[in-house]
Amino acid sequence: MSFSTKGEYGVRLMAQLARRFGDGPASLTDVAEEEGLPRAYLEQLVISLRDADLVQSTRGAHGGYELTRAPETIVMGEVLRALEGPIAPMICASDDPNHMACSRSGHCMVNFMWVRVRDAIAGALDSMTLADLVPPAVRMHPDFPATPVTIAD
Amino acid sequence: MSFSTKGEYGVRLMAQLARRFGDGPASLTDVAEEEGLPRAYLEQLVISLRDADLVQSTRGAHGGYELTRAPETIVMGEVLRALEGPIAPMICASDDPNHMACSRSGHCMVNFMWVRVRDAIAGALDSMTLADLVPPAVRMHPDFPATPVTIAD
DNA sequence: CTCATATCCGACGGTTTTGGTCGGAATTGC
DNA sequence: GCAATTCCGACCAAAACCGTCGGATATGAG
Repeated sequence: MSFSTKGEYGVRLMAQLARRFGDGPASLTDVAEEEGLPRAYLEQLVISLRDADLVQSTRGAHGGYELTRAPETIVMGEVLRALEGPIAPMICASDDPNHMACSRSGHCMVNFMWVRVRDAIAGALDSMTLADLVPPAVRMHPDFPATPVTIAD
Repeated sequence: MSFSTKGEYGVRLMAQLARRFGDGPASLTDVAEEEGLPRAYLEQLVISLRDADLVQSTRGAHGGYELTRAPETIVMGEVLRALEGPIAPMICASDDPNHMACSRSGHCMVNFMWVRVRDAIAGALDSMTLADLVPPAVRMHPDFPATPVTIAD
């Protein structure tokens, strides 16, 4: 009944990047310091986020990471899935609709329950975006809310 | 983003007890065999369930465990909480409304997200009872549905 | 060119949790 | 007394988790 700290740290990292959105790449050193998290560990986490195309990296001096899309367009479900894999409270309750894994006689309705729980979690997560985690007051770039949600591919 | 097998096994154990409700105590040996689970391990789990007053035990020969209340009155939230502790997707999101644990400057809205997720899980869990997991066809005792939800005392 | 700053990447290690076993004591019906 | 059970604590192996370390690579600035 819990997410790993991988999830927590990753979300905090993303929240920082959302806050700095529009200011160019932010180094992990900065983020780690401000958030009070171990930099070396964030390095690991951010790889998953990059592989999921949620952030993009710029190498070399003055490099760092930045969001690939506006915070308003990034739902938290994406973030958590990138960090922790598919949302399945139980192995038995993966995203496959014809699960059939539970071969117990036929009185095994427990699977049904896990699916309901999974949908509840996914629903909650997908109803929030990164922007919801960043109060407008602490945004770095004032122009940022002006950016309409036109994701020019 | 997952429950432990403690949760899964415990729920299946409870489902079995629900199925046999009204037949007197059921031994763990029986349940374990029918469900294909290690008996010695179930012994551990059932202790939590007993401490939470969800099942009661009868020691000695022909003893075993049985539900203390009718399956319809036992919500799954209770079961999971008994097995896995409080439902908190993150340490930060415990049941205390004035959490204040997150002392990060003030731009830390992430906590808010975990609370939403927790509520979603709890909501889903508390909207189902043990009886929902047991199709009427496989009930052991036909009288069982006749028992109205009058929890005497 | 050199240097400082970054990402990138694989390996490693320690602690904790998980999933489960074992042996035996206590209890009770027959 | 005997067999069936709960009860309980100790123990254990494997995996996951959290995090470190060292170094390779890339790049902008002076």
